[in-house]
Amino acid sequence: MVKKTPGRPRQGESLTRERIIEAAIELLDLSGEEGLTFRALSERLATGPGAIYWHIANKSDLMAAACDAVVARTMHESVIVTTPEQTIRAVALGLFDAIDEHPWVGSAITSSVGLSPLVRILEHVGQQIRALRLPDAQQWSAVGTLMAYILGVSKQNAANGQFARTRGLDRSDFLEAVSTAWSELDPKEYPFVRSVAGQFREHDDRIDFITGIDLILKGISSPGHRSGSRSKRAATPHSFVSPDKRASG
Amino acid sequence: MVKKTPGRPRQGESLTRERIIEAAIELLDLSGEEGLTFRALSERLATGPGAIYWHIANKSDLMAAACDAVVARTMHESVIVTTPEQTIRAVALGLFDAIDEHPWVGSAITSSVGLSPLVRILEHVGQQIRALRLPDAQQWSAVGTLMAYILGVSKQNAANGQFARTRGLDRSDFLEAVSTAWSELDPKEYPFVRSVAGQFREHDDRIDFITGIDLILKGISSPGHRSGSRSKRAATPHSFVSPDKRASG
DNA sequence: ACCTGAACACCGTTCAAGT
DNA sequence: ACCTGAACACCGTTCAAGT
Repeated sequence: MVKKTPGRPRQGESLTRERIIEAAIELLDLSGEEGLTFRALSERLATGPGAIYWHIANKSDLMAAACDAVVARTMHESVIVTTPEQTIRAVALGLFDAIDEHPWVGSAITSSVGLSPLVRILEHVGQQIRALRLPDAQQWSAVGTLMAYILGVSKQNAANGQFARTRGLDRSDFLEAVSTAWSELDPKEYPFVRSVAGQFREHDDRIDFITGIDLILKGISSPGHRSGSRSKRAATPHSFVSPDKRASG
Repeated sequence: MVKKTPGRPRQGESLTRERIIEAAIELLDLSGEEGLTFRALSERLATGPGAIYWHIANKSDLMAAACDAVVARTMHESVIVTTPEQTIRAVALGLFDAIDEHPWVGSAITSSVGLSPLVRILEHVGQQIRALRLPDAQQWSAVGTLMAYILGVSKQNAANGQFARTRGLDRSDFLEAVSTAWSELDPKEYPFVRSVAGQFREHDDRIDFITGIDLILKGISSPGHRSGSRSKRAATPHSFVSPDKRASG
Protein backbone atom coordinates (compact mmCIF):
# COMPACT_ATOMS: atom_id res chain seq x y z
CA MET A 1 0.00 0.00 0.00
CA VAL A 2 2.79 2.42 0.88
CA LYS A 3 4.56 3.72 -2.22
CA LYS A 4 8.02 5.23 -2.44
CA THR A 5 7.65 8.99 -2.46
CA PRO A 6 10.35 10.49 -4.68
CA GLY A 7 10.57 13.56 -2.47
CA ARG A 8 13.66 12.57 -0.55
CA PRO A 9 16.84 12.91 -2.59
CA ARG A 10 19.09 10.31 -0.96
CA GLN A 11 17.34 7.09 -2.01
CA GLY A 12 20.16 4.71 -1.10
CA GLU A 13 19.97 5.31 2.63
CA SER A 14 16.27 5.61 3.42
CA LEU A 15 14.29 2.76 4.88
CA THR A 16 12.03 1.21 2.27
CA ARG A 17 9.77 -1.80 2.14
CA GLU A 18 12.19 -3.36 -0.36
CA ARG A 19 15.24 -2.90 1.86
CA ILE A 20 13.36 -4.39 4.81
CA ILE A 21 12.30 -7.42 2.76
CA GLU A 22 15.84 -7.98 1.51
CA ALA A 23 17.21 -7.83 5.05
CA ALA A 24 14.45 -10.19 6.20
CA ILE A 25 15.39 -12.72 3.50
CA GLU A 26 19.01 -12.55 4.64
CA LEU A 27 18.03 -13.20 8.24
CA LEU A 28 15.65 -16.01 7.27
CA ASP A 29 18.34 -17.70 5.19
CA LEU A 30 20.81 -17.30 8.01
CA SER A 31 18.73 -18.71 10.84
CA GLY A 32 15.21 -19.60 9.74
CA GLU A 33 11.86 -18.20 10.78
CA GLU A 34 12.80 -18.07 14.44
CA GLY A 35 15.88 -16.05 13.54
CA LEU A 36 13.76 -13.30 12.03
CA THR A 37 12.88 -10.92 14.86
CA PHE A 38 12.00 -7.26 14.64
CA ARG A 39 14.89 -6.48 16.96
CA ALA A 40 17.49 -8.34 14.90
CA LEU A 41 16.00 -6.86 11.75
CA SER A 42 16.04 -3.29 13.03
CA GLU A 43 19.60 -3.70 14.26
CA ARG A 44 20.68 -4.89 10.82
CA LEU A 45 18.93 -1.89 9.29
CA ALA A 46 20.38 0.49 11.89
CA THR A 47 17.00 1.67 13.12
CA GLY A 48 14.43 1.00 15.84
CA PRO A 49 11.91 -1.86 15.87
CA GLY A 50 9.01 0.57 15.58
CA ALA A 51 10.32 2.06 12.34
CA ILE A 52 9.66 -1.18 10.45
CA TYR A 53 5.98 -0.97 11.25
CA TRP A 54 5.70 2.13 9.13
CA HIS A 55 6.42 0.00 6.03
CA ILE A 56 5.19 -3.45 7.06
CA ALA A 57 1.89 -4.37 8.71
CA ASN A 58 3.16 -7.22 10.92
CA LYS A 59 5.36 -10.28 10.92
CA SER A 60 3.13 -12.45 8.75
CA ASP A 61 2.94 -9.64 6.20
CA LEU A 62 6.74 -9.58 6.23
CA MET A 63 6.99 -13.36 5.82
CA ALA A 64 4.53 -13.30 2.92
CA ALA A 65 6.42 -10.48 1.21
CA ALA A 66 9.77 -12.25 1.64
CA CYS A 67 8.27 -15.48 0.32
CA ASP A 68 6.75 -13.72 -2.66
CA ALA A 69 10.04 -12.03 -3.51
CA VAL A 70 11.85 -15.38 -3.66
CA VAL A 71 9.10 -17.05 -5.70
CA ALA A 72 8.84 -14.13 -8.11
CA ARG A 73 12.60 -14.23 -8.67
CA THR A 74 12.51 -18.00 -9.23
CA MET A 75 9.66 -17.82 -11.71
CA HIS A 76 11.47 -15.04 -13.54
CA GLU A 77 14.56 -17.19 -13.88
CA SER A 78 12.71 -20.21 -15.30
CA VAL A 79 12.73 -19.51 -19.01
CA ILE A 80 10.66 -21.42 -21.53
CA VAL A 81 12.53 -24.30 -23.15
CA THR A 82 11.78 -26.70 -26.01
CA THR A 83 8.57 -28.48 -25.03
CA PRO A 84 5.85 -27.81 -22.43
CA GLU A 85 6.93 -30.96 -20.57
CA GLN A 86 10.54 -29.81 -20.44
CA THR A 87 9.49 -26.37 -19.26
CA ILE A 88 7.37 -27.86 -16.50
CA ARG A 89 10.36 -29.93 -15.39
CA ALA A 90 12.54 -26.83 -15.40
CA VAL A 91 10.03 -24.75 -13.41
CA ALA A 92 9.55 -27.60 -10.96
CA LEU A 93 13.29 -27.99 -10.43
CA GLY A 94 13.70 -24.24 -10.10
CA LEU A 95 11.20 -24.26 -7.25
CA PHE A 96 12.72 -27.37 -5.74
CA ASP A 97 16.13 -25.71 -5.58
CA ALA A 98 14.77 -22.36 -4.41
CA ILE A 99 12.93 -23.98 -1.50
CA ASP A 100 16.00 -26.08 -0.75
CA GLU A 101 18.07 -22.89 -0.50
CA HIS A 102 15.38 -20.97 1.40
CA PRO A 103 13.63 -23.64 3.53
CA TRP A 104 11.43 -21.08 5.28
CA VAL A 105 9.70 -20.44 1.93
CA GLY A 106 8.23 -23.92 2.21
CA SER A 107 6.17 -23.16 5.27
CA ALA A 108 5.38 -19.57 4.32
CA ILE A 109 3.97 -20.45 0.93
CA THR A 110 1.17 -22.66 2.26
CA SER A 111 -0.58 -19.85 4.03
CA SER A 112 -0.61 -17.56 1.03
CA VAL A 113 -3.54 -19.40 -0.61
CA GLY A 114 -5.12 -17.34 -3.41
CA LEU A 115 -2.38 -14.76 -3.07
CA SER A 116 0.71 -13.83 -5.02
CA PRO A 117 3.24 -16.65 -4.62
CA LEU A 118 0.89 -19.53 -5.37
CA VAL A 119 -0.75 -17.58 -8.17
CA ARG A 120 2.62 -16.88 -9.78
CA ILE A 121 3.45 -20.59 -9.80
CA LEU A 122 -0.03 -21.54 -10.93
CA GLU A 123 0.26 -19.21 -13.90
CA HIS A 124 3.70 -20.46 -14.90
CA VAL A 125 2.80 -24.14 -14.68
CA GLY A 126 -0.67 -23.53 -16.08
CA GLN A 127 0.58 -21.88 -19.27
CA GLN A 128 2.51 -25.03 -20.04
CA ILE A 129 -0.45 -27.26 -19.28
CA ARG A 130 -2.51 -25.12 -21.63
CA ALA A 131 0.08 -25.78 -24.32
CA LEU A 132 -0.66 -29.50 -23.92
CA ARG A 133 -4.15 -28.74 -25.25
CA LEU A 134 -6.12 -30.81 -22.78
CA PRO A 135 -9.92 -30.62 -22.65
CA ASP A 136 -10.92 -27.56 -20.62
CA ALA A 137 -12.44 -29.59 -17.81
CA GLN A 138 -9.17 -31.42 -17.16
CA GLN A 139 -6.94 -28.38 -16.92
CA TRP A 140 -7.69 -27.58 -13.30
CA SER A 141 -7.11 -31.09 -12.00
CA ALA A 142 -3.91 -31.43 -14.01
CA VAL A 143 -2.45 -28.20 -12.70
CA GLY A 144 -3.70 -28.85 -9.18
CA THR A 145 -2.07 -32.27 -9.02
CA LEU A 146 1.21 -30.94 -10.37
CA MET A 147 1.27 -27.96 -8.01
CA ALA A 148 0.53 -30.10 -4.99
CA TYR A 149 3.24 -32.54 -5.94
CA ILE A 150 5.87 -29.91 -6.70
CA LEU A 151 5.29 -28.01 -3.47
CA GLY A 152 4.78 -31.13 -1.38
CA VAL A 153 8.05 -32.74 -2.37
CA SER A 154 10.04 -29.50 -2.32
CA LYS A 155 8.86 -28.69 1.17
CA GLN A 156 9.56 -32.15 2.55
CA ASN A 157 12.99 -32.12 0.96
CA ALA A 158 13.77 -28.73 2.48
CA ALA A 159 12.55 -29.91 5.88
CA ASN A 160 14.85 -32.92 5.65
CA GLY A 161 17.75 -30.63 4.84
CA GLN A 162 16.99 -28.45 7.84
CA PHE A 163 16.64 -31.48 10.07
CA ALA A 164 20.04 -32.72 8.97
CA ARG A 165 21.66 -29.30 9.30
CA THR A 166 20.28 -28.89 12.82
CA ARG A 167 22.01 -32.10 13.80
CA GLY A 168 25.21 -31.15 12.00
CA LEU A 169 24.87 -33.89 9.40
CA ASP A 170 25.58 -33.69 5.69
CA ARG A 171 23.37 -35.39 3.15
CA SER A 172 24.99 -38.81 3.21
CA ASP A 173 25.17 -38.80 7.02
CA PHE A 174 21.47 -38.02 7.10
CA LEU A 175 20.55 -40.76 4.64
CA GLU A 176 22.71 -43.19 6.56
CA ALA A 177 21.15 -42.26 9.90
CA VAL A 178 17.55 -42.56 8.70
CA SER A 179 18.28 -45.74 6.77
CA THR A 180 19.85 -47.33 9.84
CA ALA A 181 16.99 -46.24 12.07
CA TRP A 182 14.51 -47.74 9.62
CA SER A 183 16.29 -51.07 9.41
CA GLU A 184 16.19 -51.33 13.19
CA LEU A 185 12.39 -51.03 13.37
CA ASP A 186 10.21 -53.90 14.56
CA PRO A 187 9.93 -56.36 11.62
CA LYS A 188 6.37 -57.29 12.58
CA GLU A 189 5.10 -53.73 12.65
CA TYR A 190 7.22 -52.10 9.95
CA PRO A 191 8.07 -54.70 7.30
CA PHE A 192 7.79 -52.32 4.38
CA VAL A 193 9.79 -49.44 5.85
CA ARG A 194 12.55 -51.91 6.71
CA SER A 195 12.52 -53.27 3.16
CA VAL A 196 13.02 -49.85 1.57
CA ALA A 197 15.66 -48.69 4.03
CA GLY A 198 18.37 -49.65 1.56
CA GLN A 199 16.69 -47.86 -1.34
CA PHE A 200 16.32 -44.78 0.81
CA ARG A 201 20.04 -44.68 1.56
CA GLU A 202 20.91 -44.59 -2.12
CA HIS A 203 18.11 -42.43 -3.44
CA ASP A 204 18.59 -38.98 -4.94
CA ASP A 205 15.83 -36.51 -4.09
CA ARG A 206 16.19 -34.45 -7.25
CA ILE A 207 16.06 -37.48 -9.53
CA ASP A 208 13.12 -39.00 -7.67
CA PHE A 209 11.44 -35.63 -7.87
CA ILE A 210 11.48 -35.48 -11.66
CA THR A 211 10.64 -39.18 -11.85
CA GLY A 212 7.42 -38.26 -10.04
CA ILE A 213 6.83 -35.27 -12.32
CA ASP A 214 7.19 -37.52 -15.35
CA LEU A 215 4.84 -40.02 -13.80
CA ILE A 216 2.18 -37.35 -13.30
CA LEU A 217 2.73 -35.89 -16.76
CA LYS A 218 2.23 -39.34 -18.23
CA GLY A 219 -0.98 -39.75 -16.28
CA ILE A 220 -2.20 -36.36 -17.45
CA SER A 221 -1.63 -36.97 -21.14
CA SER A 222 -2.81 -40.58 -21.16
CA PRO A 223 -6.16 -40.91 -22.98
CA GLY A 224 -8.00 -42.64 -20.13
CA HIS A 225 -7.62 -39.69 -17.75
CA ARG A 226 -10.94 -38.19 -16.77
CA SER A 227 -11.65 -35.15 -14.64
CA GLY A 228 -13.75 -35.90 -11.57
CA SER A 229 -16.09 -32.93 -11.60
CA ARG A 230 -17.12 -32.91 -15.23
CA SER A 231 -17.30 -36.57 -16.27
CA LYS A 232 -20.68 -37.82 -17.41
CA ARG A 233 -21.14 -40.44 -14.68
CA ALA A 234 -20.44 -38.02 -11.85
CA ALA A 235 -18.37 -39.44 -9.00
CA THR A 236 -19.93 -42.88 -8.79
CA PRO A 237 -16.63 -44.79 -9.01
CA HIS A 238 -15.60 -42.99 -5.83
CA SER A 239 -18.81 -43.67 -3.97
CA PHE A 240 -16.87 -44.47 -0.80
CA VAL A 241 -16.25 -40.75 -0.49
CA SER A 242 -18.69 -39.87 2.24
CA PRO A 243 -20.04 -36.50 1.14
CA ASP A 244 -21.25 -35.43 4.59
CA LYS A 245 -17.64 -35.31 5.82
CA ARG A 246 -17.35 -31.97 4.09
CA ALA A 247 -19.85 -30.19 6.31
CA SER A 248 -17.80 -28.49 8.98
CA GLY A 249 -18.13 -25.45 11.20
CA MET B 1 11.59 -41.71 28.18
CA VAL B 2 9.54 -41.24 31.34
CA LYS B 3 7.36 -44.25 32.10
CA LYS B 4 4.28 -44.39 34.29
CA THR B 5 5.30 -45.79 37.66
CA PRO B 6 2.43 -47.89 39.04
CA GLY B 7 3.28 -46.88 42.62
CA ARG B 8 0.59 -44.21 42.98
CA PRO B 9 -2.90 -45.69 43.47
CA ARG B 10 -5.12 -42.89 42.04
CA GLN B 11 -4.26 -43.15 38.34
CA GLY B 12 -7.16 -41.05 37.05
CA GLU B 13 -6.03 -37.78 38.58
CA SER B 14 -2.28 -37.74 38.18
CA LEU B 15 -0.56 -35.77 35.45
CA THR B 16 0.69 -38.09 32.71
CA ARG B 17 2.29 -37.58 29.33
CA GLU B 18 -0.90 -38.97 27.76
CA ARG B 19 -3.17 -36.52 29.56
CA ILE B 20 -0.94 -33.62 28.56
CA ILE B 21 -0.95 -34.70 24.90
CA GLU B 22 -4.74 -35.05 24.89
CA ALA B 23 -5.14 -31.58 26.36
CA ALA B 24 -2.64 -30.22 23.85
CA ILE B 25 -4.64 -31.69 20.95
CA GLU B 26 -7.79 -30.07 22.31
CA LEU B 27 -6.09 -26.68 22.52
CA LEU B 28 -4.55 -27.07 19.07
CA ASP B 29 -7.91 -27.95 17.54
CA LEU B 30 -9.51 -25.04 19.33
CA SER B 31 -7.10 -22.32 18.34
CA GLY B 32 -4.17 -23.66 16.34
CA GLU B 33 -0.48 -23.73 17.12
CA GLU B 34 -0.43 -20.23 18.52
CA GLY B 35 -3.25 -21.19 20.88
CA LEU B 36 -1.10 -23.88 22.46
CA THR B 37 0.84 -22.21 25.27
CA PHE B 38 2.25 -23.79 28.39
CA ARG B 39 0.21 -21.40 30.48
CA ALA B 40 -3.11 -22.22 28.81
CA LEU B 41 -2.20 -25.90 28.91
CA SER B 42 -1.29 -25.89 32.60
CA GLU B 43 -4.46 -23.99 33.44
CA ARG B 44 -6.54 -26.59 31.60
CA LEU B 45 -4.71 -29.32 33.52
CA ALA B 46 -5.04 -27.45 36.82
CA THR B 47 -1.32 -27.30 37.44
CA GLY B 48 1.67 -25.01 36.99
CA PRO B 49 3.58 -24.45 33.74
CA GLY B 50 6.69 -26.05 35.19
CA ALA B 51 4.92 -29.33 35.96
CA ILE B 52 4.52 -30.10 32.27
CA TYR B 53 8.28 -30.08 31.80
CA TRP B 54 8.55 -33.14 34.00
CA HIS B 55 6.74 -35.17 31.31
CA ILE B 56 7.56 -33.28 28.12
CA ALA B 57 10.95 -32.03 26.93
CA ASN B 58 9.78 -28.82 25.23
CA LYS B 59 7.16 -27.39 22.92
CA SER B 60 8.38 -29.09 19.76
CA ASP B 61 8.42 -32.42 21.57
CA LEU B 62 4.83 -31.73 22.55
CA MET B 63 3.83 -30.81 18.99
CA ALA B 64 5.48 -33.94 17.62
CA ALA B 65 3.74 -36.14 20.18
CA ALA B 66 0.34 -34.57 19.48
CA CYS B 67 0.90 -34.96 15.74
CA ASP B 68 1.93 -38.57 16.14
CA ALA B 69 -1.13 -39.36 18.25
CA VAL B 70 -3.47 -38.06 15.56
CA VAL B 71 -1.64 -39.86 12.76
CA ALA B 72 -1.48 -43.13 14.69
CA ARG B 73 -5.22 -42.95 15.35
CA THR B 74 -5.93 -42.22 11.69
CA MET B 75 -3.78 -45.09 10.44
CA HIS B 76 -5.47 -47.39 12.94
CA GLU B 77 -8.88 -46.44 11.60
CA SER B 78 -7.98 -47.08 7.95
CA VAL B 79 -8.75 -50.75 7.51
CA ILE B 80 -7.78 -52.78 4.50
CA VAL B 81 -10.47 -52.99 1.84
CA THR B 82 -10.88 -54.97 -1.39
CA THR B 83 -7.87 -54.04 -3.53
CA PRO B 84 -4.53 -52.33 -2.83
CA GLU B 85 -5.65 -49.37 -4.94
CA GLN B 86 -8.87 -49.00 -2.96
CA THR B 87 -6.97 -49.24 0.30
CA ILE B 88 -4.54 -46.56 -0.81
CA ARG B 89 -7.47 -44.32 -1.67
CA ALA B 90 -9.01 -44.98 1.74
CA VAL B 91 -5.78 -44.27 3.63
CA ALA B 92 -5.21 -41.14 1.58
CA LEU B 93 -8.71 -39.86 2.28
CA GLY B 94 -8.36 -40.72 5.95
CA LEU B 95 -5.29 -38.52 6.14
CA PHE B 96 -6.92 -35.81 4.06
CA ASP B 97 -9.83 -35.63 6.49
CA ALA B 98 -7.66 -35.89 9.59
CA ILE B 99 -5.48 -32.99 8.48
CA ASP B 100 -8.58 -31.05 7.50
CA GLU B 101 -9.94 -31.52 11.03
CA HIS B 102 -6.57 -30.86 12.70
CA PRO B 103 -4.86 -28.33 10.41
CA TRP B 104 -1.88 -27.94 12.76
CA VAL B 105 -0.94 -31.56 11.95
CA GLY B 106 -0.08 -30.40 8.45
CA SER B 107 2.76 -28.18 9.53
CA ALA B 108 3.91 -30.39 12.40
CA ILE B 109 4.27 -33.48 10.26
CA THR B 110 6.88 -32.01 7.91
CA SER B 111 9.49 -31.62 10.58
CA SER B 112 9.18 -35.18 11.85
CA VAL B 113 11.27 -36.59 8.96
CA GLY B 114 12.43 -40.15 9.67
CA LEU B 115 10.35 -40.23 12.83
CA SER B 116 7.09 -41.79 13.87
CA PRO B 117 4.28 -40.02 11.99
CA LEU B 118 5.84 -40.17 8.53
CA VAL B 119 7.06 -43.71 9.14
CA ARG B 120 3.56 -44.84 10.13
CA ILE B 121 2.13 -43.46 6.90
CA LEU B 122 5.01 -44.81 4.85
CA GLU B 123 4.41 -48.30 6.22
CA HIS B 124 0.67 -48.20 5.62
CA VAL B 125 0.94 -46.92 2.05
CA GLY B 126 4.00 -49.03 1.36
CA GLN B 127 2.33 -52.31 2.27
CA GLN B 128 -0.27 -51.63 -0.39
CA ILE B 129 2.36 -50.72 -2.95
CA ARG B 130 4.12 -53.97 -2.16
CA ALA B 131 0.87 -55.78 -2.89
CA LEU B 132 1.02 -54.29 -6.40
CA ARG B 133 4.15 -56.40 -6.95
CA LEU B 134 6.27 -53.75 -8.61
CA PRO B 135 9.94 -54.37 -9.34
CA ASP B 136 11.95 -53.70 -6.18
CA ALA B 137 13.73 -50.69 -7.63
CA GLN B 138 10.45 -48.90 -8.32
CA GLN B 139 8.92 -49.29 -4.89
CA TRP B 140 10.65 -46.35 -3.31
CA SER B 141 9.81 -43.87 -6.04
CA ALA B 142 6.20 -45.05 -6.15
CA VAL B 143 5.71 -44.66 -2.42
CA GLY B 144 7.65 -41.41 -2.33
CA THR B 145 5.54 -39.84 -5.03
CA LEU B 146 2.30 -40.95 -3.39
CA MET B 147 3.35 -39.75 0.06
CA ALA B 148 4.42 -36.37 -1.24
CA TYR B 149 1.17 -35.95 -3.11
CA ILE B 150 -1.06 -37.06 -0.24
CA LEU B 151 0.62 -34.82 2.31
CA GLY B 152 1.07 -31.93 -0.11
CA VAL B 153 -2.59 -31.73 -1.09
CA SER B 154 -3.89 -32.42 2.42
CA LYS B 155 -1.78 -29.66 3.89
CA GLN B 156 -2.71 -27.12 1.26
CA ASN B 157 -6.38 -28.00 1.67
CA ALA B 158 -6.14 -27.57 5.43
CA ALA B 159 -4.35 -24.24 5.01
CA ASN B 160 -7.14 -23.07 2.72
CA GLY B 161 -9.70 -24.07 5.32
CA GLN B 162 -7.85 -22.16 8.02
CA PHE B 163 -7.51 -19.14 5.76
CA ALA B 164 -11.25 -19.16 5.13
CA ARG B 165 -12.12 -19.69 8.79
CA THR B 166 -9.87 -16.81 9.85
CA ARG B 167 -11.84 -14.53 7.57
CA GLY B 168 -15.16 -15.95 8.71
CA LEU B 169 -15.96 -17.51 5.34
CA ASP B 170 -17.50 -20.89 4.65
CA ARG B 171 -16.29 -23.06 1.82
CA SER B 172 -18.45 -21.58 -0.94
CA ASP B 173 -17.69 -18.02 0.20
CA PHE B 174 -14.01 -18.85 0.03
CA LEU B 175 -14.21 -20.38 -3.43
CA GLU B 176 -16.22 -17.40 -4.60
CA ALA B 177 -13.75 -14.90 -3.16
CA VAL B 178 -10.66 -16.54 -4.66
CA SER B 179 -12.38 -17.14 -7.98
CA THR B 180 -13.40 -13.49 -8.18
CA ALA B 181 -9.94 -12.29 -7.23
CA TRP B 182 -8.44 -14.48 -9.93
CA SER B 183 -10.80 -13.27 -12.63
CA GLU B 184 -9.80 -9.69 -11.82
CA LEU B 185 -6.09 -10.28 -12.42
CA ASP B 186 -4.23 -8.61 -15.26
CA PRO B 187 -5.10 -10.56 -18.45
CA LYS B 188 -1.64 -9.97 -19.90
CA GLU B 189 0.21 -11.33 -16.90
CA TYR B 190 -2.18 -14.01 -15.66
CA PRO B 191 -4.11 -15.43 -18.63
CA PHE B 192 -4.12 -18.99 -17.32
CA VAL B 193 -5.16 -18.24 -13.77
CA ARG B 194 -8.02 -16.13 -15.12
CA SER B 195 -9.09 -18.96 -17.39
CA VAL B 196 -9.37 -21.51 -14.57
CA ALA B 197 -11.08 -19.15 -12.14
CA GLY B 198 -14.44 -20.64 -13.08
CA GLN B 199 -13.23 -24.22 -12.66
CA PHE B 200 -11.83 -23.31 -9.29
CA ARG B 201 -15.16 -21.99 -8.06
CA GLU B 202 -16.88 -25.29 -8.83
CA HIS B 203 -14.15 -27.74 -7.89
CA ASP B 204 -14.38 -30.19 -5.00
CA ASP B 205 -11.10 -30.71 -3.14
CA ARG B 206 -11.85 -34.25 -2.06
CA ILE B 207 -12.81 -35.38 -5.55
CA ASP B 208 -9.82 -33.66 -7.15
CA PHE B 209 -7.67 -35.27 -4.49
CA ILE B 210 -8.62 -38.82 -5.44
CA THR B 211 -8.50 -37.91 -9.12
CA GLY B 212 -4.83 -37.09 -8.53
CA ILE B 213 -4.30 -40.31 -6.58
CA ASP B 214 -5.79 -42.31 -9.44
CA LEU B 215 -3.60 -40.44 -11.88
CA ILE B 216 -0.48 -41.34 -9.92
CA LEU B 217 -1.58 -44.94 -9.42
CA LYS B 218 -2.07 -45.24 -13.16
CA GLY B 219 1.40 -43.86 -13.78
CA ILE B 220 2.87 -46.29 -11.28
CA SER B 221 1.32 -49.39 -12.75
CA SER B 222 1.79 -48.43 -16.39
CA PRO B 223 4.51 -50.58 -18.02
CA GLY B 224 6.66 -47.69 -19.25
CA HIS B 225 7.41 -46.40 -15.75
CA ARG B 226 11.09 -46.61 -14.89
CA SER B 227 12.84 -45.70 -11.64
CA GLY B 228 15.40 -42.94 -12.02
CA SER B 229 18.18 -44.27 -9.82
CA ARG B 230 18.33 -47.80 -11.13
CA SER B 231 17.67 -47.44 -14.86
CA LYS B 232 20.47 -48.58 -17.14
CA ARG B 233 21.09 -45.24 -18.85
CA ALA B 234 21.46 -43.33 -15.58
CA ALA B 235 19.94 -39.83 -15.63
CA THR B 236 20.85 -38.81 -19.17
CA PRO B 237 17.29 -37.90 -20.23
CA HIS B 238 17.31 -35.35 -17.41
CA SER B 239 20.70 -33.96 -18.24
CA PHE B 240 19.54 -30.43 -17.53
CA VAL B 241 19.67 -31.35 -13.85
CA SER B 242 22.85 -29.60 -12.82
CA PRO B 243 24.44 -32.06 -10.37
CA ASP B 244 26.62 -29.49 -8.62
CA LYS B 245 23.52 -27.74 -7.26
CA ARG B 246 23.37 -30.44 -4.60
CA ALA B 247 26.62 -29.46 -2.91
CA SER B 248 25.67 -27.21 -0.05
CA GLY B 249 27.10 -26.24 3.34
C1' DA C 1 9.47 -38.80 42.21
C1' DC C 2 6.69 -35.26 41.14
C1' DC C 3 4.78 -30.62 41.46
C1' DT C 4 4.75 -25.33 42.40
C1' DG C 5 5.14 -20.73 40.85
C1' DA C 6 8.19 -16.90 40.72
C1' DA C 7 11.76 -15.33 37.72
C1' DC C 8 14.56 -14.86 33.35
C1' DA C 9 15.31 -13.68 28.82
C1' DC C 10 13.09 -13.14 25.27
C1' DC C 11 9.00 -12.04 21.74
C1' DG C 12 5.57 -8.96 18.49
C1' DT C 13 3.39 -4.78 18.72
C1' DT C 14 2.04 -0.04 20.21
C1' DC C 15 2.46 4.76 20.78
C1' DA C 16 3.75 9.23 22.64
C1' DA C 17 7.30 11.95 21.34
C1' DG C 18 10.44 13.67 18.23
C1' DT C 19 12.27 15.49 13.30
C1' DA D 1 5.84 11.78 6.38
C1' DC D 2 8.81 9.13 8.71
C1' DC D 3 11.56 7.56 12.65
C1' DT D 4 12.77 6.68 17.80
C1' DG D 5 12.80 3.79 21.74
C1' DA D 6 10.56 2.95 25.98
C1' DA D 7 6.71 0.24 27.47
C1' DC D 8 3.04 -3.50 27.33
C1' DA D 9 1.41 -7.93 27.31
C1' DC D 10 2.77 -11.79 26.23
C1' DC D 11 6.01 -16.17 25.30
C1' DG D 12 9.04 -20.79 26.37
C1' DT D 13 11.91 -22.37 29.77
C1' DT D 14 14.39 -22.80 34.26
C1' DC D 15 14.94 -23.76 38.99
C1' DA D 16 14.96 -23.27 43.98
C1' DA D 17 11.75 -24.76 46.98
C1' DG D 18 8.30 -27.66 48.45
C1' DT D 19 5.65 -32.54 49.21
